[in-house]
Amino acid sequence: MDCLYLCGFRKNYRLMQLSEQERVRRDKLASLREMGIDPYPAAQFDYTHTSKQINEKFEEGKKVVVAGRLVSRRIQGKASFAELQDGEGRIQVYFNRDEICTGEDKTLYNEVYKKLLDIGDFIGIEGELFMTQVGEKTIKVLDFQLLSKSLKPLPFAKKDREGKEYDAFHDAEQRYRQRYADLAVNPTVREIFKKRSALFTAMRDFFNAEGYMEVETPILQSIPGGAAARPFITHHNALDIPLYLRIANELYLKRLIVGGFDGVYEFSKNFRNEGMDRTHNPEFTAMEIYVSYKDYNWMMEFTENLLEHCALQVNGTTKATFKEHHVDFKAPYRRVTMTDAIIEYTGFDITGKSEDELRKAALEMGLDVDETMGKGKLIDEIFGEKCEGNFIAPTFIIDYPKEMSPLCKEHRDNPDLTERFELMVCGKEIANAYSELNDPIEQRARFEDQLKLAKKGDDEATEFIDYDFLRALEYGMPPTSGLGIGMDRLIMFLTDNPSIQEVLFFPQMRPEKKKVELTEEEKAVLELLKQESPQELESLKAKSELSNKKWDKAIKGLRSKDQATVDKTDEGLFVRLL
RNA sequence: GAUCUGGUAGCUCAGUUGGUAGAGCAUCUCCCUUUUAAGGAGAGGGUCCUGGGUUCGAGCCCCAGCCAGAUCACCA
Repeated sequence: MDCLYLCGFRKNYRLMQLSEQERVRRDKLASLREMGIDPYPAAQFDYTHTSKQINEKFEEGKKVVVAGRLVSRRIQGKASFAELQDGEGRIQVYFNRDEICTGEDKTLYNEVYKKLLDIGDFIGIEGELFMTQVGEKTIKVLDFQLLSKSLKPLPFAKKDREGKEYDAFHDAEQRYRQRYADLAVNPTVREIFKKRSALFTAMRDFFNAEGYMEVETPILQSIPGGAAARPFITHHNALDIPLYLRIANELYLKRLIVGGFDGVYEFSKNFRNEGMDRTHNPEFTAMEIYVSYKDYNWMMEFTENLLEHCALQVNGTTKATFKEHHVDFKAPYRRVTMTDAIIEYTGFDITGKSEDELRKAALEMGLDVDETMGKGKLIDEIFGEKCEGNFIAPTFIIDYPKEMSPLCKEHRDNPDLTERFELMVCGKEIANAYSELNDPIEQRARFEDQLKLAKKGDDEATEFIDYDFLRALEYGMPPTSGLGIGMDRLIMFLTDNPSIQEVLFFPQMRPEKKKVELTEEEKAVLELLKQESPQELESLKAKSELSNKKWDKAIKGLRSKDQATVDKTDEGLFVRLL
């Protein structure tokens, strides 16, 4: 940390507007130091038990050492009950003055515990287990130590016997902006992220058991490929070239298949410079896996087995609830061709239809389509509007139109289609897979088609051709099937969260507006004061040339920010620099 | 991007036709030996999101803006 940063920090600290409670805690901090107690000791603290271990294996009279955050207190004279929260839960602790202070000096209880500790402080406790008269597992404190002082009050909720919460910290904006506080006070939020982690572990285990290898590929790419999306652009100074944050990792994983690996997968942080809403964050996590000598039929079976395994590992059951829907991830899943899906929900058969016929049908369905849309896009529009939302139970939609899928192999039985499937759950796509296109000539032609579409104004078409990827294909890629899964979406389904922000630790937010440290008027007055201090109030006001109202506001502002003060003496009012 | 809803104490929220800013919890002081959302009594605590306007007077009405949430559109 450099000096400039520190200086800036100190300045902010002086200007900080502290609430009464924050000032009280800083005063307590000073008192602790005066007593020779280090509020932020460096030494490790060796605890012997976690709250969970004690709650699960309770033995009356057992000696334990625990550490955690003080989350509630009930003080009654010489005795007090409190709760300690650690990474795994909470445990009640009992402070008794005469147990802690066996001699004459009762300072440790009366002063340190009762007056100088606060809810939110981290403490370490040595004690023994006992059961209270009301049957609560409790640690009788024999000695305790402050491990870290908390200077800002955490909004802990209270829960009554029926489990009803009081004063719960649930303002979404505050929770996302201050996720640390959200996590500290809302145990259900911690559970979501434990499940998220369990999902990644479950997937890794599943792939590793098959012998597939986890890999890493570039995030900074000179050609953002593998998907149709607007990228974030940045610049590399030494090379003096633009670089893009990846929108997908697909083309790099296929290069690795060319290189001879049988199966590779990556949890890929992708970045897309598009709108944000309940289901889209600018950065999100996709899992992509590529397996050689397989096709999309094999991949469907693999996918349903994978998801069954993941659901079971994360929730202990294959059944999941999402909003009003109940779904079961138990394999196998229904498979419906896109053609049949459209017949099912519109009665219209797209087979063999021309572009004009499709457009006419779409218009008759009341869809918003225009002349720039090709066959693929028209079909996608019909499916998206009329069918997609109806697939609640996990369902594979298979055989997509060719135009939509420039990286996918043509269907073995129908040249208008591709060997592609998407997995729909609760009316949303959570997985996408192909028999990968490995014909380099065909791939080049498809890229060129995309380029034409892009030039025609189709903003979904890819406007870059990755010639290095084509070169890789020319060396030969074995038949391969690839699968992509939206990890954020999947964990939303597995934890019944309709908002992506709930399953990301730090969802993107518009930056908090920095409060102006000093207004222009305040700065001007401060400058005058720096030339001479103290100054007679009226003359300073005259020099500042401010109106009554503005002067009043400026001087009050400076006083509240501890920059200046007004002294009343026998000779009059004087403004003094602090 | 459009529409709607919201922004008041550390937290959760009230706030009457526009008339001195409220509650519960938390905090502080005093009293209190095993309680469990809540022991008793008292006290302190506010940029009512920001900036304009109307008005004798604005938390409230009007205008503009900021931030968030929801719905829709766009986008995977």
